[in-house]
Amino acid sequence: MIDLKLLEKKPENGTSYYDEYKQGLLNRGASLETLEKIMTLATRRRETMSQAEAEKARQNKLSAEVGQLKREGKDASSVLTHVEQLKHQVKELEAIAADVDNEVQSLLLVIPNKPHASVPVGSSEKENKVVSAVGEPPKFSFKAKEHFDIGEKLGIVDFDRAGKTTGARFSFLKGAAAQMERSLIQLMMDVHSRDHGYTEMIPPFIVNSKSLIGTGQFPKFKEDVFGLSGTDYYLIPTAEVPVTNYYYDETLAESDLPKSFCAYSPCFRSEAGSYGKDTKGLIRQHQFNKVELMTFCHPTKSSEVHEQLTSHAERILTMLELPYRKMLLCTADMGFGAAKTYDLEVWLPGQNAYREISSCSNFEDFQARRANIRFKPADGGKPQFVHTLNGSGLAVGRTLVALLENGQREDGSVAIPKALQSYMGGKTEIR
RNA sequence: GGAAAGCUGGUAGAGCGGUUGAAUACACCAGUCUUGAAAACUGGCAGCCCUUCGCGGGGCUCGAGGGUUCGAAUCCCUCGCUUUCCGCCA
Repeated sequence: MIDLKLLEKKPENGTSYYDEYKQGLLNRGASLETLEKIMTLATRRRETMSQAEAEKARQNKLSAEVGQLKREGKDASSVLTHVEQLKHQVKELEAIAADVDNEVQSLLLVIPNKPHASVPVGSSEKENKVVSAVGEPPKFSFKAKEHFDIGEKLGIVDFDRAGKTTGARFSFLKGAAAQMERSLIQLMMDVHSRDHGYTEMIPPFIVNSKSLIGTGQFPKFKEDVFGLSGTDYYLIPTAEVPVTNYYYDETLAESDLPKSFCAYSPCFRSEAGSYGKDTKGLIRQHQFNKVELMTFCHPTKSSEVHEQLTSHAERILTMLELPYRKMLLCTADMGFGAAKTYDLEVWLPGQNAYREISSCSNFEDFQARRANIRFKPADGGKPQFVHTLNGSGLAVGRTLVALLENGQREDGSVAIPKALQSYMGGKTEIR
């Protein structure tokens, strides 16, 4: 959420937060309509609030007088009739003020975060910047297959039967694929908790709507998540939701920061609006596993933490000997709540392309303001919003895809990278 | 699923429908004292919002939302959560 106070702040030396934010919206390719509506309503909000509060103050004063008179055993009836009239007037004014305020608040929930100054301005994903490329795409003496061909031939992934039990975009992993998926989760959780200092977490896989508002999925992207009918429960689209909302409505001590968690969870996405995209294989499923990295930190530290967190995700790719590149997303390609995002894209020989396997974002105070997560400065100042960051470390299903495609051999078998072998009972290949 | 009890500031814990945004204790911060620390003493200590250049003034918040009342932490309703008991279950 954007700070309404900042938006309304008068320009200083010719520039204002409002102007910067407006430019940010334009850079994202977003419309200014909602912002303009907010600004108009904000003025009305202040007017109606002041008026209602002034009348309420009069009422409170008179009510106190009634109490005083009654205690003294005096007659309060004249004050009483007066305040009785006021009561209805106050009620009306308060209702109007509340309406306007609610409208402003709900509009504030649907405008995106302001891009960080270091984010390249662009109009499509084509303008994302390659920050670095690590590892060499493997050369094959045969035509590289896609993971679903490899997996089905080995009998370790089954989409058809998942179609029977459930529907499209679901799958069974069997045998070595199931074992590899499980081993990957284990490896990622081990590395992040042991080497990178994250506290392991297994969150609830179901959350309420409040949490989804907190992290920014709601109200705007409601159709992207699965809800449980007749309840206020939703399947999590990412562990980011429960983990970020872990500190919902809390004020931490400055000395508590940073707080870092690595969380394993399955993720559920309706994939509304992605008809026809990646319809085959494991790339885009309604359910997938992910290990998520999440940090709550001091506002002055978030840029630094963002770099670290991204490097932690990269570490898994290098351990697994997977070629990848690190992209800095341009303004047009960033998610709703992000101020800055790095995507890690893994090389998929079967697709002859780099595909996203991790997305690491700095949300600054956007989510913290929504979820009201603050810290009390050590110097005794007012509580401030923390900064939140998260990134996939990594998307497990897509990691399996990458391992199958990069490790494939002409005879249909698949090599297992060294780092994973001990997790798979010493297996060096799948055949 | 059924029954009962509860939900108050960082924590514990008071609170007759009328100066109670809230006693008290602990924690915390600052100061005095001390070579230093502890102890003792003194003072401070909720957040959000409106208004003001500032001092300040005002509104809201005692799980959430409604209601009764001139006035609600206190009475009523709905919901949520916690705890205990019963049932069921991994």
